[in-house]
Amino acid sequence: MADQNQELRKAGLKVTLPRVKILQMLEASEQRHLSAEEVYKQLMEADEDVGLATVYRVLTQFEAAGLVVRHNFDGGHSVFELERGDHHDHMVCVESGQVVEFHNEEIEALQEAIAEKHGFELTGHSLVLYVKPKA
Amino acid sequence: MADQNQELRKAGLKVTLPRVKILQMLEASEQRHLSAEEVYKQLMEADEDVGLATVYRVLTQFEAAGLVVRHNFDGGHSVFELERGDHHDHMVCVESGQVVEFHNEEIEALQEAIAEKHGFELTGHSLVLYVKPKA
DNA sequence: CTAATTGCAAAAGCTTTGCAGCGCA
DNA sequence: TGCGCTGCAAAGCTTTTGCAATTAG
Repeated sequence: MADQNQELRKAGLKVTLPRVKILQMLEASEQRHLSAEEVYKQLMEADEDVGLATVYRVLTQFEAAGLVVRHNFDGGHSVFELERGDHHDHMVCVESGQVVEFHNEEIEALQEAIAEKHGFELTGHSLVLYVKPKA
Repeated sequence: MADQNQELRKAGLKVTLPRVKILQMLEASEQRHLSAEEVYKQLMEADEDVGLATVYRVLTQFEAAGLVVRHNFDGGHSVFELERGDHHDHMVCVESGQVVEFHNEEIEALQEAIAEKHGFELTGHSLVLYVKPKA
């Protein structure tokens, strides 16, 4: 818990109840990928009185601070994931919504090479595989 | 032009003015990637009287019919691109917004392999490289 | 004490939908 | 002629913002 306060302070954010609660939620949640709405609902269930607007604001701040990564999977809403320092991409099952993480160095390297070849510098990427259970 | 009517009919869509106009727009546009709003604006400029709702409906139908591909780049809105049968991914310049297409067989193959390895079948993917001009 | 932060409600942006009228086949 | 299609306006969703009250340092 002190760690969290550290992280918040390091990010230049005041240690407030909503921020701590949200950070705890992200760390404790079974699902590593949560939408703002899901974070909000879980806070409500835990009887934490935090407004949805605050959830959005805090998640956006966390993103800017690098504590959290935002993904835009198909479906019109963002999902947030705690930054654990291990870069990875995602596989989303189109039937169950299940999210699987993976990392592949070859792909990473190829991306760099492709950007390079076109005269660009890679600043980021988004790779999502849409999959379904093997027949 | 007859080709377009063919395509529409083949997709089970009546050949109507708005649909033909939108299809022409997509074929004629310099930008291969257009948002619904952009399609709408260009239609207005061409003095074509088509409602924005219709643009959305038609693009969605085109997508279902496989005439068009929808992309969700960062930024909360979709962009549409005419399906030309050549699968490719995208590189978006974070400074200029410029979109560059590319295709890489190795990456495609790796994606298949990864999905496979996790017990899934690949149904689609989204790969976007965010880049900036090389320093 | 002072500036940052929060909650609420309202607003914004993109997209979809209901419905009456119009147009293609 | 008949059903599909369109336009308009209204509604829906996620996300953002204004503002007064609250809280951290």
